[in-house]
Amino acid sequence: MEIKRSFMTAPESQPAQHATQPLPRTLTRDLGQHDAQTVRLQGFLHARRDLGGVQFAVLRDVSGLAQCVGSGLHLPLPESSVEVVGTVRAHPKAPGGYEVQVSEFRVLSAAVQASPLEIPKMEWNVNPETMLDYRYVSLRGLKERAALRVQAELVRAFHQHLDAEGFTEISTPKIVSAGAEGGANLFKLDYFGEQAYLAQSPQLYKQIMVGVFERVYEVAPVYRAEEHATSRHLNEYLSLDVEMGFIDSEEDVMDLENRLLGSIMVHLKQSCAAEFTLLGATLPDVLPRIPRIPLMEARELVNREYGHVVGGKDLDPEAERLLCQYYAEKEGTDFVFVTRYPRAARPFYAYPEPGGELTRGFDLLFRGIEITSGGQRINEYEMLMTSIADYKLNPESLAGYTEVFKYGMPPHGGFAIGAERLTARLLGIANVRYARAFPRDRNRLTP
RNA sequence: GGUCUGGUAGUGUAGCGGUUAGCAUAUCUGCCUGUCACGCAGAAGGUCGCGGGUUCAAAUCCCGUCCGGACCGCCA
Repeated sequence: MEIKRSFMTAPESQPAQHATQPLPRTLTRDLGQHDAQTVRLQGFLHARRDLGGVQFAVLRDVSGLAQCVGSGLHLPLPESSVEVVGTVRAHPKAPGGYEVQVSEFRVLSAAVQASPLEIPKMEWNVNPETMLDYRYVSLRGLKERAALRVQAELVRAFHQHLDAEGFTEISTPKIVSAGAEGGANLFKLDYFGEQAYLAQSPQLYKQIMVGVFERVYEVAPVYRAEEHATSRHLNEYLSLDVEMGFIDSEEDVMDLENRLLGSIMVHLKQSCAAEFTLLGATLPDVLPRIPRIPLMEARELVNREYGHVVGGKDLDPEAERLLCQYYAEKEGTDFVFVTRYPRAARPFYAYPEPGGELTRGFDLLFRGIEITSGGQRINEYEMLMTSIADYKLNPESLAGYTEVFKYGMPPHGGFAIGAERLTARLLGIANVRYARAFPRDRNRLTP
C-alpha cells in the first residue's frame, strides 16, 4: 500500500522557516511553556472536528492531548500520524487553556482505514473482548495506556529499590527441562528433539544465584498451562521475583517486601499522579509494619467476624476478600501478610517450622486478592532430601533441583509479586487481562 | 472443568414467532469560522456466532457446538 504524504499550508501562514534548522519537537504537555511561540508537535490525530471554515484537530502524543486549530485543513482519518507547526495561544475555550494555531499541517502516515474502536470514546462502552481483539489500537486509549504506564513505573521502582538495597538483577532461562514445583501445569516445547518446558517460575535459578550474589531479583514472564477461567489468572504473566540470602527467618523477607512496597507507592505517587486521577484510583498507604497473621488465625478471624467457614487448607477467595475488608476497616491497611502456611499447602522446598506441621511460607493479600507468595526455603541438603521424602516425591526427578544444596547454600528466602495483579488492584481494574498489553489466556493467542 | 449469564452493521445496542432487522456513533458525500460526545442533510454498511431441528413462517422457540462475562476449584 502506498503511504500518502500531504503537505498543506493554511492561506494566511508564513513561509516555512525551518529549511536549515528544524524546529525541535515540543510535547503537548509543555505547550504552556511556549505561549506565543512557534512549536512543532508530532502525534496521532486523536479527534477531528471540521466546521467548514475552521478545523479542530486534537493531537495525542505520549504526554497528552493538544487542540490544534486551523483553516483550509484536510484532516485525515483519526489515528493518522501527523505533524503540526503553529503558534501557541492561550485561549479560554481551549481544553487545558492553550491551543496551537496551525500554520503547517503534515500527514506523516495516513490511516488507510477507520479505527475499529473510537479511541476518544472508548471509556464509555466497549466490550472487554473487543478491547482485546483490537488490542493494537485499543492500547492507544488514554485509560488503557495509563494502566501500562503505571505498571512500567511500578517495575522501575522495583528495580530502583532493590538496587539500592544491594540486590543484583539476574536473568534465568525460560526454556527449562523440568518444572520447579512438579511436572504439572507446564507448557511443553520441542527442543531439538528433546522434551522441554516453558518455565513456570525462576525458583530454582534464583536460589542458585543467591549462592552467587546473595541478593537477587528478576523481572520476567512466567508460564502456567492451567486452563483456569477467572478474572485473576493469566497463562503468561510478569513475575517480579526476589530472593535473598543470610536471613534469620521469613520475617526478614517480609520486612524487605514491606519496604519495597513502600518505595513503590512513593515512586508512583511522584510519577503517576495523572494516571491515578484519570483512572479514578487511589494509592494505598503502606504501614511501616504491614500486619502479619498466621493462616489458622486468619481462618478463625473470618469465621468469627463474618461467619464465613473456610474449607480446604488455604483461604478461599471469599475469605481473602473478608480478611482484607477486616484489616482495611480495623487497621487502615490494604495489605496483610498471611503467615505460617501448613506444609500441605506449600511446595517441598518451603522451610518447615519445628514440629513439622507448618512452614515459614507466607502470602501477601492486597485489596482482596493474593499478590505475593513467598517464604524461607530449605537451604540444607539433608533437610531437603527429608522433605522430598515426606512429600513422597521422586528424588531422582528432582536431582537437578537438589544438586546445588550440596554446596553450602546460606539460609535464604524470597517472594514473587504478580505484576498484573498488583497493577490491577492498584488501579481498580477488575480483570488482570487489562493490566497486560497482550494477555494470553486459554482461548487467546492473538494479537 | 463446574454453576449462572450473554453473542444482532466497524463499535455500542433495540427487537424475542410474521419488521424492508430499528437506533446511536464511526465511515463516505454536501453544507457550516470556535467546536470540544459540534450541528444539519443524504449515502453506504448485516451470512442476527456456527450447525441442526420445530413451524406455512425463526434474529426470536428447541438441541448441540464455539466464544465472551461473573463466580468457584487452583494459583501470583
